[in-house]
Amino acid sequence: MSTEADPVLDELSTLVFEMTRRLRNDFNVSAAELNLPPTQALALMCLVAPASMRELATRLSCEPSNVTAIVDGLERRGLVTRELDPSDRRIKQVTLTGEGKRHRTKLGSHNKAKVAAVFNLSAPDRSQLRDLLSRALGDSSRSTSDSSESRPAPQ
Amino acid sequence: MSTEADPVLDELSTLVFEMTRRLRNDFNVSAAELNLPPTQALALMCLVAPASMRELATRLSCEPSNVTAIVDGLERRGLVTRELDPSDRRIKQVTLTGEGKRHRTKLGSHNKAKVAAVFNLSAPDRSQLRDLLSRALGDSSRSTSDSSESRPAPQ
DNA sequence: TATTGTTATACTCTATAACTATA
DNA sequence: TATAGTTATAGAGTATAACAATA
Repeated sequence: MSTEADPVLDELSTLVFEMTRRLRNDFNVSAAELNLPPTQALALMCLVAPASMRELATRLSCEPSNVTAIVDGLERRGLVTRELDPSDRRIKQVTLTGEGKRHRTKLGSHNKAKVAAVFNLSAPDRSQLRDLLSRALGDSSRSTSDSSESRPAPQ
Repeated sequence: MSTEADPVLDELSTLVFEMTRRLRNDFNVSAAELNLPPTQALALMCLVAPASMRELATRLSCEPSNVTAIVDGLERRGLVTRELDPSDRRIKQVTLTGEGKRHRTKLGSHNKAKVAAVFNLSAPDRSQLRDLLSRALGDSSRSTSDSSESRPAPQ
């Protein structure tokens, strides 16, 4: 699906998409190994520190309305608790249980080897790759961060 | 959502995910500028050369059943034609019309500047980034390419 | 009046299974 | 019988809008 000029840009896009495809697929496999749906596994990884429902939505980059079902699932599995904040009883603090922490650690270690395999490079090369990616993204100071992405009607 | 050890791997994952997020969002914006839904725009880019429905499904990495609606949309917009292959009348050849070619070119050029902004590096740095990514992926010779990704029931 | 969380709902994307028409 | 394309359908993911409880 290349356009025409600047083949390097096309290659870069393809390579980055392919990396993401592998990383996401590997993560989903790791999640399945713990019998967790991807979204719940993702939320688990976001809960290093406790968070309100809204804060968790921010960490997951999704709407707060969607967090309810995700946390429902984690709660049913006994991996998190939902506790009312005494100082503001509108807020629910979502916190990992002991079992939740164990699951989170397992998920992380299950996935680590797979991530290392995707970035199959020497330590210096990995650092250089990180620096290049970081510079590319960091220096771009773009406004595209907002995802106000108008969709046309599917004709 | 970092685990614990090897912070470079965590950073690499984060950076790659962020790049993909921007690339995809930019592409969708480019598609919207031409009043095209993302999937139709993606199919348009895949049709440099004509393809059967099944071949197009392969290029899009999706099931053939989903291609029908995508090509329906492109056909309604007058961007592609569906023609029976005379030598095997089961097969339908999907081909860009003149307008389809113009749309495809426009889409590519609309998106090119955005891609360049995401990979905001000098030409040598871009080449080096491509080499590193390519080596990381290419040398990994992994079996993860199959996406037989078992999903647990969402409890 | 504003905010947190929830519910109901809708839309996109993608997968599976059953069907048809050709081979 | 096998294959190309289609249809119907279902599920995951994510978005918006309306609502109750609390501030």
